[in-house]
Amino acid sequence: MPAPELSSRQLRAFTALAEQRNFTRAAQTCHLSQPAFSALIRTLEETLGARLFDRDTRSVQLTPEGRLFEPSARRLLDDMQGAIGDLADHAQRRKGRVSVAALPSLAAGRLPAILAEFMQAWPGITVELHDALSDACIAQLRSHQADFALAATGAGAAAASDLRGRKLCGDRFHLVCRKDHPLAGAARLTARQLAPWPFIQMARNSSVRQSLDAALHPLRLNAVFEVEHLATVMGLVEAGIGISVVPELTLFHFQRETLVTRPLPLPGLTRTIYLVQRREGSLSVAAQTLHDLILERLGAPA
Amino acid sequence: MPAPELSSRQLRAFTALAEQRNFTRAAQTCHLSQPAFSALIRTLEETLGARLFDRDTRSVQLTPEGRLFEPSARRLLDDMQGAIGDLADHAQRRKGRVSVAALPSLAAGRLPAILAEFMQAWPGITVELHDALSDACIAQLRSHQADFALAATGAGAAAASDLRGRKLCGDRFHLVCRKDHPLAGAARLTARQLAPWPFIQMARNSSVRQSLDAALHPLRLNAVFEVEHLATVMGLVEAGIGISVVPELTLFHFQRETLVTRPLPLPGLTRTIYLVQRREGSLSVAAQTLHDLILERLGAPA
DNA sequence: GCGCTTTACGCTGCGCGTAAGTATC
DNA sequence: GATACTTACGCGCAGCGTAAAGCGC
Repeated sequence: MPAPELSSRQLRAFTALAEQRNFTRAAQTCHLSQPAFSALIRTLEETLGARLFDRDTRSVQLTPEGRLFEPSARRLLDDMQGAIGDLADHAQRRKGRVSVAALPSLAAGRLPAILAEFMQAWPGITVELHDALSDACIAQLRSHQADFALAATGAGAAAASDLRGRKLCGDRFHLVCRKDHPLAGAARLTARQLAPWPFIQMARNSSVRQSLDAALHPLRLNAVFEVEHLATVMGLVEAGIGISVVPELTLFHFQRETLVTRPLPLPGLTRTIYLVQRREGSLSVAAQTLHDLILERLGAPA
Repeated sequence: MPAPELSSRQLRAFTALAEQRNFTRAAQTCHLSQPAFSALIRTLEETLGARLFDRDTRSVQLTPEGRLFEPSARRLLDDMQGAIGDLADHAQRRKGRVSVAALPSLAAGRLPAILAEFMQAWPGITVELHDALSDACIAQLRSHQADFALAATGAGAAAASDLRGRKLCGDRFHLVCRKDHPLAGAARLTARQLAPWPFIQMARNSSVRQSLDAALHPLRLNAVFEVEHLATVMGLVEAGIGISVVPELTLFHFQRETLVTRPLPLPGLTRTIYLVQRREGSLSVAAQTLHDLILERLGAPA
């Protein structure tokens, strides 16, 4: 035999009749006319090659083979219901999991409020957040540890053939220095003005540093420190050790009485934030929903 | 939603496409035209309320939701196949179980050859044999420990409303005595002739005894022993302690040099063997097959 | 332009409901 | 004769195949 066909309707009809032991009532349960229901049972019996019910006009009951089949039928129906239900839960966002990789600045700055909103809207969906530098974000995306990533163009990955990035927003750089620093009150700020001052750099693999290097090249800064974290930058600046230049999205680190932040309106001195995903393979419903929410909340209309 | 429909065809189409990742090939696998196959997948996706495949013209692959559904679909198909296969095995007698309750005389005498034949023909079917007196046979039948029973009419159960018995064969009684006993050579045998001699009785609850009592009533025998087993009767008779009268089917106990067995052509002195089953509920395929074989091998055309 | 999926469309037949038939109590 | 399953029958629509049309490379 090539392949026995079996449908959930037949299974439901079978269990209904096994319970009711009466064609007329079981037919009503299945919303069928009694003859149609009868035919359904007959077809099932023919398909399975076994008589499942003994029916003399007065009584209907399972044959030994029918009794054998009954638990299987019920389990099949339950499993079907389970599989369908589970899928529906995911499709309707009652269940799910999203994993986002994001730059530390976004992960600490603007993402939390968005994630909170998302989690409140879809409480059944588990959200995972990986805060990592751009390269690590992209790596996690490639290795399927993240569904999508919020990273800077510096990674150079947006153009890679296996990934697909869309611009989320630009992120202009600001000078940060102490309130008592001469640049805090300077009339106009230019790149040349910054160069002499002791400068706190970020590590070379940070997108902040990469954007900065690219924009200021070939200008050389007077780097006195090279650190990993923006919080450290803040501490060093606050201590009067130097100045720094950081993107707008990181300014929350520097909102202090003792410090001043000033936009640097230099052409090209902008970091671009990308929303990156794998080119092959769509996002899960849950991931797509968070993706769209982030796009809506962070996306620049430009 | 009232009840999501799902058929094995849809599940097979789904797994085929998940494997092949190509509509055209998957359609061939399912013996469908490609557009028909396409529609089948679309219907499935609509039924489940979730997109299962990403298809741009160049490539087809599972969505995250599709990947979620895939193991469920495979398991459902396997379970279906298993349930159908198991049922078919029973219907085609590759598997099964029959339980027969039979009188000791039949269980030891004529049944074994029939059971051997049955077991050889259907090696996958397990046979259970309960040798018990008529009453116990009927009790096992009622309690579903036996599928059917070979018992004597003496149980009075053949007429019971919950049982259905059909006559299998009559079983005429024979005198058994030592070769040197006067009756061994008597010209004609009558009931009265037997009465004086020391007589070995079977227990009152045996069908042999019940048939005998009923046929000879009101004649009183000279009972000297009342034992449970025919083998004991044989021993006692062989020892010269007495004579006895037993049904033909038990004569294999008495086929000995020292003994003589003689038909007793007395009217009414016949035990009837019935093939009894429950009135409600049919026999399993396996049980019906053995039932029919027994009927064929033991049944009297009369 | 080629390969693959989707849409269009006519057709067959499965499966439905209504109504008549049959068997059992 | 009442009840409940089966058979008969006409009909609509789901689902098929063929053919034509998008759509990415």
